[in-house]
Amino acid sequence: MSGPDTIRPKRLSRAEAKLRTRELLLESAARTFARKGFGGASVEEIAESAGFSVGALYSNFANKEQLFLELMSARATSRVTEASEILEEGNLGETDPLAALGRMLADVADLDIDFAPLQAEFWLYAVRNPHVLDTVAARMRESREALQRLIDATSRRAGTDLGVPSETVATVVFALLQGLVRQRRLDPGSVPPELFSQALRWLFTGLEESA
Amino acid sequence: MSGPDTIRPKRLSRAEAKLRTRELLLESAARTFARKGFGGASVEEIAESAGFSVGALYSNFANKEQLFLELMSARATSRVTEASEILEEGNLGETDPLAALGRMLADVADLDIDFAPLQAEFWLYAVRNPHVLDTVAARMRESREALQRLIDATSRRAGTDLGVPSETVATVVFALLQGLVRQRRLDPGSVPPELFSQALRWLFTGLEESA
DNA sequence: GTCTATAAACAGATAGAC
DNA sequence: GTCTATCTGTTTATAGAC
Repeated sequence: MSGPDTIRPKRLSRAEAKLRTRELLLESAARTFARKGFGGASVEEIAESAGFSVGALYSNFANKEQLFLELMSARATSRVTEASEILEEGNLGETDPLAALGRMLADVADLDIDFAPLQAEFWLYAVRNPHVLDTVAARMRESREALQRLIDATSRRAGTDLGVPSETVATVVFALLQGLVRQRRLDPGSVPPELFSQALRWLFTGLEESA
Repeated sequence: MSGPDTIRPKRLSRAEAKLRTRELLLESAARTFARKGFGGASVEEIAESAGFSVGALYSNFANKEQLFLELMSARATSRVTEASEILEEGNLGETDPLAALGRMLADVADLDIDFAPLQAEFWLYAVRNPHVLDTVAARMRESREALQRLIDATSRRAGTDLGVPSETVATVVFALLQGLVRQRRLDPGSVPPELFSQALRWLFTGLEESA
């Protein structure tokens, strides 16, 4: 009768091992789908890049599509939400939140090279497959809401009234930043890191003006 | 010795017929790549959707990739350039160019359902294949320049100084509009048609303010 | 739970008929 | 110049060994 791992807590239980396998496969899937696309990535490639065989993959996921969908649900927009939360908590009053947000986005564009392609792949899958469109749209809304909270907090602190629902503002800011990240990937010279915060500043100046 | 088609001008010469075949194949490729992606679209599907067989396709294009690249070169950004030119010529002083541009973009998002997915597919291909990145970036620059000319003309007419190079402004406007078009595809309710021109107005108000 | 081996379907690309 | 038939490699997915 082997009890719980009291002697060697490092050894993983079967359930933990399987969860870890899933985790590794999802990470590998993110990399591979980002670099090759849904159609271009093979399940064998994904499995081997994670250090497993196809069998292990199919023991954890029903098929290629379900693996993709699960990955999408897990991190469709997690990075943005994450970022917004960091800004929300970390910069309560100290530095310029717009500048911080801009810097961070430029970093995402440059350092997390799989992020934008993966987002694009998710978006494409959503617009091509009506039955998952609502799910992706909902995830996107979560990110937008995170951004919206940040905008609310910032304008409240500054004592300014934007004159329009912050939901609308968040939508525009979200679109702007996403567009700039993509353009920077294509032609870094045309989108210097400062442009992110600069563009935001123009937008908010205009908003306050028209309030 | 058969001379030129003097009797029945409707009959196409072999060269014309081949050109027409290429044209039809490219159109079909645009539809199919937009709906299924590069990896998901099969050459057979593309050929048959155009009313031809695979043989005809391979007689006109070296392979699937070259077909895709040729399509990309042909219309990577033609729609935007087109649109800018229409606005540039058509609205010399009459209506609000910002409102017209916004309306048009909303229409593109709603009516030309293959446009945005195809753009996304091109972008993905470019960031995944370094050897075509410069080509796509160059095409994108052409569109940006068209937009820039429109902005220049508009601000000149209005007698305002933007305070920043119009190249920079065009980059930001371009990113903003692209982001809104994509977001509208995902969740039309969050991006009403008026938002396109409204967002542009905020941006330009802020720009003029900071000049 | 994961691996190896394999089945079954499909893709891209070519050759020869017309 | 286009079509039909086919070759070849690769893909997804499964079955059975460990």
